[in-house]
Amino acid sequence: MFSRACEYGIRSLIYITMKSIKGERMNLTEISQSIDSPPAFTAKILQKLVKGNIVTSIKGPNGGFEISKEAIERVRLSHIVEIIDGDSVYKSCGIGLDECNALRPCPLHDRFTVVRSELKKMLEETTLKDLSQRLDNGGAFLKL
Amino acid sequence: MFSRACEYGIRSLIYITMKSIKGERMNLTEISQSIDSPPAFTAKILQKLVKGNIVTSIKGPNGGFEISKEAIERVRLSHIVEIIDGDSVYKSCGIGLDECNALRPCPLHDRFTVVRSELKKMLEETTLKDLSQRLDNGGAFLKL
DNA sequence: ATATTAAAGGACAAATTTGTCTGAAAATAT
DNA sequence: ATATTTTCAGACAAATTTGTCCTTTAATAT
Repeated sequence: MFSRACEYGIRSLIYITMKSIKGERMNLTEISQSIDSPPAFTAKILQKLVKGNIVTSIKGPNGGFEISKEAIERVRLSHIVEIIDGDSVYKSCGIGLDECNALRPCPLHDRFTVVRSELKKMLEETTLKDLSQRLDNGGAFLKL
Repeated sequence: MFSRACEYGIRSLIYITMKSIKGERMNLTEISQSIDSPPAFTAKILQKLVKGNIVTSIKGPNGGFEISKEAIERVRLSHIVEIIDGDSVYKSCGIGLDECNALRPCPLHDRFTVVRSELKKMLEETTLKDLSQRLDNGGAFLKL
């Protein structure tokens, strides 16, 4: 569904959010250990998220990544997915036709559009706050 | 969403179905020209679909691929996707966690499951007959 | 029987995605 | 000022997916 990079990105952000709520920062080592991902690859993804104004990074001792209270409520999964995977999730045809659209639909178009708009809606409605709250109140987990 | 191989597979099958309804066969050259795909790669995909009992292949002059009336009504997109892409679409966690399940869900689990079961339902309900009918009655298109 | 047609199968090649390494830049602490 | 810590940036490497090529197998037509 999403690329591996995107999965790492979302998981990283959930942890950074948890820490930021407590007023703490998280560095690359902590992040990649928490989400069990390759550090250097994760660094690349975080760089994209910094450029995309999702997280801020601080260099030097006690540096790391943090996310503002404002961003925790503002940022939706749709933003993260778009930064990392682009907009293909939203616009591409289910069977890979470039010219497929509502006026000239492929045979799967109508049914596929229904499902995809459900996905789109879910991604646009889900904030980092939503996800971190689930972890916080014990309703969800990220590690075994 | 689906792999390129899977997209080619579905598109191939729609054409083969259209032909088979008319009692005609379609060979690899015709198929790959129709769906604008690399012939040799498409051949690999068709071999999988033959092994998966979706289409039958006939060698020699006037050979090619055909699909039985029975299969046209029986085969669903879910079968095709499973043969080519495996079952990852159905069972994998939205953010890539192996251990994620209803008892120990990731923070996205509940929302993701809703969307994915919509997708699953759509794939299980859509037959090759459904798709070919849309082409036949002019309600849909596969080529420009 | 032989030549021809078309799928099957396997080895190889290109492209993309995933992942690594090394050094530079920036911030802090001493 | 210097050493240390941490992110940033770019080149490189491995793995996966996509795509190609060539030989074999099977069926048909002559």
